[in-house]
Amino acid sequence: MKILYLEDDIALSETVAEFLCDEGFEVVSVYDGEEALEAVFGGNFDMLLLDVNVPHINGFKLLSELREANITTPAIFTTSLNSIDDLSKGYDAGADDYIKKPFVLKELLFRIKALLKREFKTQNEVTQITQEICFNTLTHELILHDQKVLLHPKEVLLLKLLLKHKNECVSFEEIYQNVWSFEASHSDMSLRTYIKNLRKHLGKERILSIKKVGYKFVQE
Amino acid sequence: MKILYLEDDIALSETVAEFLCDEGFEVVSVYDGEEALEAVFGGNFDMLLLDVNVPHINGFKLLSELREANITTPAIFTTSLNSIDDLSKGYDAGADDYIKKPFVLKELLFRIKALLKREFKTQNEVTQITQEICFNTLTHELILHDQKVLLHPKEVLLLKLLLKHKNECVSFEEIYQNVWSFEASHSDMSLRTYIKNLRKHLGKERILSIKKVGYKFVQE
DNA sequence: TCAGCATCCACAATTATTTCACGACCTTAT
DNA sequence: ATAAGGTCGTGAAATAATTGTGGATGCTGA
Repeated sequence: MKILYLEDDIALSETVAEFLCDEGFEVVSVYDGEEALEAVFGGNFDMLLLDVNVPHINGFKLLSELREANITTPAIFTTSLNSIDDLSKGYDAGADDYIKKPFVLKELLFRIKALLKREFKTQNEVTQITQEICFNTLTHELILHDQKVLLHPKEVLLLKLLLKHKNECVSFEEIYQNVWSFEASHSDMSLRTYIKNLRKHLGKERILSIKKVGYKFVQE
Repeated sequence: MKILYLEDDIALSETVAEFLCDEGFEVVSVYDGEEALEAVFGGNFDMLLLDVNVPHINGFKLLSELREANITTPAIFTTSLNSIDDLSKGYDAGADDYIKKPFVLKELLFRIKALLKREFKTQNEVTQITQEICFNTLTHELILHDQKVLLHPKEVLLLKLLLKHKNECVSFEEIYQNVWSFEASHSDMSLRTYIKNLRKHLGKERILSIKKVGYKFVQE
């Protein structure tokens, strides 16, 4: 799980980042709003951890802009702005949780885990896809009864996205956003090829296409 | 939105319940763990708001049992047990948020809203059309008592339009604009075919034709 | 150069949309 | 009353659009 961490207090940033790394997260630290913005559009994050009072673009404004751009990555504010008014601003900006400084590291961890759990439903390191197929989100391996298949990076992103929305339709739009981030070119040919490859492993009936809308992963 | 509220302090319970009602939630108050358990299995709740120290079954145990029984309704603890150890128990039990007493009513509101927003964002939108028929606007599925029918894209546009104007007549003109956008060709033949197909699924009496004017969806 | 990986192409398969021919029904003018 | 002319409904068939597929091509970094 990849977390973007925006915090301009270097000492705090290092402490927290180290703690989260030890807990098995991949942490990308940035130190001002502009950096954060770039990072989000560049990399593919599972969660945003944001301080508010940082240089260039403050955390509230940053998240507002991201939500405006249809980026729905779960976000938590960590800030010493503890008035009810600030809390209000945070939630208005599109936050999912709001942790008041100073905080205990463990509390941060619990809240991150709770949010990820709900976001990714049952998905942890190894998810059972069907009776015979498991998927290890860490090693990017698909385990089919006895064989192991290593998926390509974009196949992984696509599969994760589809799995996140089990039995729900995921629109082309959303797929392009999540898998191709914000690269200009997202041809439908490539997407079709990836779907083709995933189906080759999972079975045709697992991924349903909804014409003119998107794809849907169907749990048996 | 229907919330189950478990709190044995009657004064607090009333204050909070009234506040949430004013905010548009439907609140069902219970005062001990057993009551809560029964209520959850009886009613259909969108959220659980739980105190921990209550008679019969404490909040942690209650939620653990519910999660064990595969009930995934979002849950928030509100408690004065503020140690990191209690927090840990709460999240272990399967909580999504943990609010320390005393809390400001508005903070409770923000947290409830944030959780519900994320919970319902991913869920499919299903609208009840009649007693027996539902329509999933995301996957384009019509759910008739036990069968599922996948509608074609233009059938979906047409149905959505008709549903938007339940019991009102929608003119041909309006239909062409909405379903055929601004394509040059919009023959009445196609429209008739789509109406025909929709009626096949919904029943003839659901879509009434108004001669020379348009069509009308009739709610029974 | 040679692995990976990502993308692209041409054609096949599948599905969606439109068209057609004909029948039912209503309205109106003689 | 009834024939003519219009509007709408219907099943089947033709046409058009979207999606699937095998394999080829291109790119990038050790």
